[in-house]
Amino acid sequence: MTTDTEKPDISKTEFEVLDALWNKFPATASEIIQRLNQNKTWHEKTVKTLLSRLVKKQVIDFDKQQRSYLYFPLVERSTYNQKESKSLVSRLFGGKVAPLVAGFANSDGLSQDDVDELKSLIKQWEQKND
Amino acid sequence: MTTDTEKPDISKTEFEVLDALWNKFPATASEIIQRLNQNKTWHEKTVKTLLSRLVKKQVIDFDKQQRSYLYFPLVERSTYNQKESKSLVSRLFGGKVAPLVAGFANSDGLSQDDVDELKSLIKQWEQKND
DNA sequence: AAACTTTGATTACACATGTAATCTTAAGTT
DNA sequence: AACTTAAGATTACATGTGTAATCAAAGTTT
Repeated sequence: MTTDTEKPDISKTEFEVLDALWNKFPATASEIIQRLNQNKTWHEKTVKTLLSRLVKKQVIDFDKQQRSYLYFPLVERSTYNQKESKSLVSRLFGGKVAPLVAGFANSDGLSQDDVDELKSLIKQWEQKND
Repeated sequence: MTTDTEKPDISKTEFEVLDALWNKFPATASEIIQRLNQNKTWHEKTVKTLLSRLVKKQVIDFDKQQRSYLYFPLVERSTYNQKESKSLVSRLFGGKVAPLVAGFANSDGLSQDDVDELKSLIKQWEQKND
């Protein structure tokens, strides 16, 4: 039995396709291609390749709809975001999120809205953990 | 004249080498290899290759010291961290840092220290931008 | 039914990346 | 001076990634 503890990375371009799918699913390849081509110009074949690779990596899957496929994600956006954030914060900031926010606070990055949201988050956190 | 607007990415393994160098520089290849091998086991040749690639990408450089080289970074850790953070927050959270912090707030991630630091950051920010 | 079209599957191909081994040359040893 | 090391340079090679083109089959059109 192959324990298969390997989790292949999602590449940059693959991510863009996945992102388009997350926006609304299930979706056919053509739909996804249309969404993507509002921003960038990828050849139809390129997107199809990326979809196949995502399927092979078990990041997305599809149901057979007549001729074409209906794709849907197997990974939730929030889960993915969570893991990526954690990973970056751990690699770059020793696991502490505050230094990342500090970076935004200097060099521009923080808006009044951000600050309001952060304050509200903190309030909630303190309610819970206290 | 080639305007050379290309900035090659720093790969995962290259980053680990750069990280070791940032910890104390200038440093010889042997020193860097020693630092890295406290955590992982990379062949000496592998690390040398990664150092060469970082030099070629103009991420680090060296001064010739007798036989061996003294390497030093050309990019500051804080600058790198800044860019990577911005990039991730923009790709995953539409450029807003609060949702990232929210992710930490749910699913474990936030410590009392983090919260204290965040509050202090916010206080400072409000002092400035008000 | 024959031809055309559209969909996914398969193949392609250059450059990047992970992981070294081999080559060359200067420096230290005997 | 000849021999052995050790440092960086060059080469290697499988797998991943970006970016498609070609192939095969099912559906649509005339």
